[in-house]
Amino acid sequence: MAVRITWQDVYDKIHKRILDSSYAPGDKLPRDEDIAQELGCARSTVQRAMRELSEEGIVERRRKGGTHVRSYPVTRATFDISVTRHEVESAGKVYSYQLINREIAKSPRNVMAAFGLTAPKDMLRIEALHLSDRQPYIYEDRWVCTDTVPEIANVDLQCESANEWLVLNRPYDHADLRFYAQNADAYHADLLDAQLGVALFVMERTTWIGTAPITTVKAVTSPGYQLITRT
Amino acid sequence: MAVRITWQDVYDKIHKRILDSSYAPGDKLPRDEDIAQELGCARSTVQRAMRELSEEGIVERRRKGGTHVRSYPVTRATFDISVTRHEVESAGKVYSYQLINREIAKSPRNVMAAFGLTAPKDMLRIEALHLSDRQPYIYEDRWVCTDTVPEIANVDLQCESANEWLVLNRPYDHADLRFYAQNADAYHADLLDAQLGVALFVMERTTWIGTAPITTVKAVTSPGYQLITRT
DNA sequence: TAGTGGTCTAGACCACCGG
DNA sequence: CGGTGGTCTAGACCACTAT
Repeated sequence: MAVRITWQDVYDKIHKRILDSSYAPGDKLPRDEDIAQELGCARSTVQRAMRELSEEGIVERRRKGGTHVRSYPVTRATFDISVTRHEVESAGKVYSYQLINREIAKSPRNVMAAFGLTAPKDMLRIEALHLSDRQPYIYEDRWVCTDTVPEIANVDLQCESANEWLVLNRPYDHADLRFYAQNADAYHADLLDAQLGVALFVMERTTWIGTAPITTVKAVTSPGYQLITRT
Repeated sequence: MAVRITWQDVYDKIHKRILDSSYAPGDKLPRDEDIAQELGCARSTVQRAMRELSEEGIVERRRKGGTHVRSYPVTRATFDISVTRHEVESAGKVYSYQLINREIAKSPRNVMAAFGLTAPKDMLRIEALHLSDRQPYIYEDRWVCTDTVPEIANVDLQCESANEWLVLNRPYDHADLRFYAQNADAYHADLLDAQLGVALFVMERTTWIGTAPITTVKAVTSPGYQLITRT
């Protein structure tokens, strides 16, 4: 009996043809049905392989239009942002945490913008420092929407970081992410034990549940921080 | 006759139960078979939904172990890096390009590191500036492995950027990506029309075909550049 | 070793959209 | 409107791994 073809076999064969330019950018691939027949498998197996290629941004598929190699390939990369404690610990370091400030305050303009608000609002602001092997690692400036998350008022943020509490207790729908570079001002330089003006890598994240905003956080990393990923 | 259940229906139902904490972090979900029966669909439909949840990092699945809500949720984000010309044009700006330098040179240490080389090697180095509406946008410092891509020697890089030529003519297998912040030195400040010392967002990318290195590029963005994505 | 998820099949119908 | 991809089903077998 014939060998059993897996969807990964199909994936590899088609991918190889793209890599060696048998199918070049913009080219149209045969219909799933024909590929299935050629390779001797069911159409759904081809479907499975093609979905993978499609999700990776290698081909584009359209009903009736067929499958095409992307005219302008993209590098599609995925990365995970986890709880900072985990990030530190999985690097084999000792994690610690300091609460710097906790207050109720009117949301400033940048926070209003992140949440799409038109007027300032009382929110819970939390500033904290994450440390790796006792060295400053990430300073986080967080605003929590107390309308959406009233329970956070009762959490002891001295021992449990807002980062972790929220992740465990407040699942979110979707998030907006933003990465950029920023010069250390006096405040950040002091907290992160960095030189004034040094370039710092910043990650901003705003999370929502449905249309209700949960929290927005600006994570300022210490000098030398890199975000690394592989496709 | 009963309503036809789609995998997205299943996805939504399960996701909702996770969002409202019916299933909390660490909890075990019923077997696919049971969910299929409960919702009145085939097991493969549940499979399809569960794979999605799994790929998004919301649940973890293991044979025999079953399906669990992740104990420590992660934010899994995806972003595309496309040809710089496209990035500029899809922002509604006018793209232009300047070749700054083109030379054969021994790979410096950082390039050796990116490629995993132990000894320096002659490679093609290309420096170029991408502009958006005539303003400096990204400076790219690229090293091309001429062993893997000999044809690039014959390409006129005055009119076609190496970025674009490589993407169209040299498909790659996988890529390493690296993001960080860096202070503008005199050279970058001059090219990008930026102030000395200002924080710049940098993207490094190294691509491979199998085990053969293709190119490594350091893209230094102009001040204010942000990488934005949404989950 | 038994239980669970992963995959393949063959066939059917549907949804979208290009010619 | 017809061709193509997207999905569902029911059943079977396989692969991994927790117990």
